Amino acid sequence: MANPIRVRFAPSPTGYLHIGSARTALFNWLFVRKHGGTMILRIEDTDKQRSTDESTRSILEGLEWIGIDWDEGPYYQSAYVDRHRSAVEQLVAEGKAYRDFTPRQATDDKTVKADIADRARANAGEKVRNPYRDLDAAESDRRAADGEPFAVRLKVPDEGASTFVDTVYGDQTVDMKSIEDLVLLKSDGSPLYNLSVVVDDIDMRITHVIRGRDHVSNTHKQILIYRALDAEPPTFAHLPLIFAPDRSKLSKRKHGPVVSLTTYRDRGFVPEAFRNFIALLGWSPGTDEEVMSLDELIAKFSLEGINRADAIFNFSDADDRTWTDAKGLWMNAEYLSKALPEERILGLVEGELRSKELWSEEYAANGPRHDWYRSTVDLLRARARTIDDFSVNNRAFWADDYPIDPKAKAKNLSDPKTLELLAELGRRYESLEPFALETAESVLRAYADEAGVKAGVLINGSRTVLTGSPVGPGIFEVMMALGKSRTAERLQGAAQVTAGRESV
RNA sequence: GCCGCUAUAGUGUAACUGGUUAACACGCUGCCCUCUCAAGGCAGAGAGUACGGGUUCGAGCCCCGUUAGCGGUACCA
Repeated sequence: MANPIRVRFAPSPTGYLHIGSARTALFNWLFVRKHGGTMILRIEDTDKQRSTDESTRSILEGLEWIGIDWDEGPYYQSAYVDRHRSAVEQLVAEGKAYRDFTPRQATDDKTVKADIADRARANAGEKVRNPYRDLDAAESDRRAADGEPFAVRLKVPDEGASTFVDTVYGDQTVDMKSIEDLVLLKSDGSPLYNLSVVVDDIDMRITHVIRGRDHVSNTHKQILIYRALDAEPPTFAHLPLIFAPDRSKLSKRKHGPVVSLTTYRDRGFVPEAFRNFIALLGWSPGTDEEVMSLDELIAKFSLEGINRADAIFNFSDADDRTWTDAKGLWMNAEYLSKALPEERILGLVEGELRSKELWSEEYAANGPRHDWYRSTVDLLRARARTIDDFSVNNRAFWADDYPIDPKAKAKNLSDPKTLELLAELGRRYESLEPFALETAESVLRAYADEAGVKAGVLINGSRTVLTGSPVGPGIFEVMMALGKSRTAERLQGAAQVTAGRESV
């Protein structure tokens, strides 16, 4: 028999997949992959106003990018509204829910919070009893049959308390008095979130609900619905939230693309690294380990290791170097430079080069320059922070039309004499045999002596001419990667190479 | 307003059933290497655990209160 554990990730398609949802999905996934069981994807698209196919696509893409798959679905919640409605009818028939004929009041999205507080203050904290709660069943049926519009509410007990054990937060108790008779079905006949979720979770035989802690108060209501439906509630585990540096909720409107997963894909993040990074937002294996492979994450993951305090996703839009959380950037660099197996990074760089039209089939696994490609990637990966570093900062390794950093030029090539020296160095390299790490270095140093300049002048000048950049790997390694002819040519043409090619 | 949750360096997290000087990582600063660096190596600063009480030989861990932040309180999801 199959493992009975069944979890679901249930995003609503009202925007792209953001960091918080991605982490929720990841935790569900790690949990089910660790214990065995079934991962279900359910798109909660009942809000027709805000749901879009584009959002659904973007969410699926995001999940795929970060390596989360699912065993069932995607199911679309809107397909089950009939089920939701019939569950409500059943509850009404059983007297567990009732029709509320109070005329619908228009709600304004912008002022709901204030309205709620005002109404609560007016009621002085007392639960107001709905006048239709005890309406005679026959009369209720008659008025409904007459076509009078109504909403359906659940009969919440007047006395007692609602209690459940949250795997992360422990015992959760709330007085029934603080839960009002929640609406199950709107007067236009559409079911409400709490009802739909419960019916679907029952039908899909969900055993563990892992979601953000903004749902804890919903959980009390949902458990009441489970009970009313004679179903056993699943195990609940709520997750701390992820905030922006100002402790506000991460949102597209306020924080822009930094919260979207696709941004990370498009800006050169390695999915393994990003996944590793967000796994650590609110969870820890209890040890010092941070860089963990997928298998390690699965092996070490546990709901008990989840921290209860909300986490801050620490980015700053003021500085481009910290456009996203510095630790995420570090994690990515860690994967690019060390953690990724060679085959994987070769593939990632290939994708990057292809997208910039810098790829050559000669670099392919069976191509003549595959060894060169491999050693070049190996040389460059130590300094890479994002995948596009390979094509942007290191364009000179793949093409001849690389830009020259103006600051590097000003610093290393301001003296016209240097350009002449570099040209001569290029000529000497042209006839150098063999062109190797040691010989290239000794030729350069000897020539520096001869010319009466410090070796650093030729070294830094060479780096600027050869790569256009003020920084990079050891210069002789760069020369070996470029090869004799390209090195010699670029140096000989130092003046032309660096003329009018300043980048910003 | 009411209900609930949380509180350990700037950030992410540790600290076994209360037990040395509160640890690790990112970030920051400095030094070293050296041909440069956003690479590598080393070192350092930075919290006395939100605040106030209490229990205890001993409290970041337990209890009470306060404060702050957050979540919820909808015919939103």
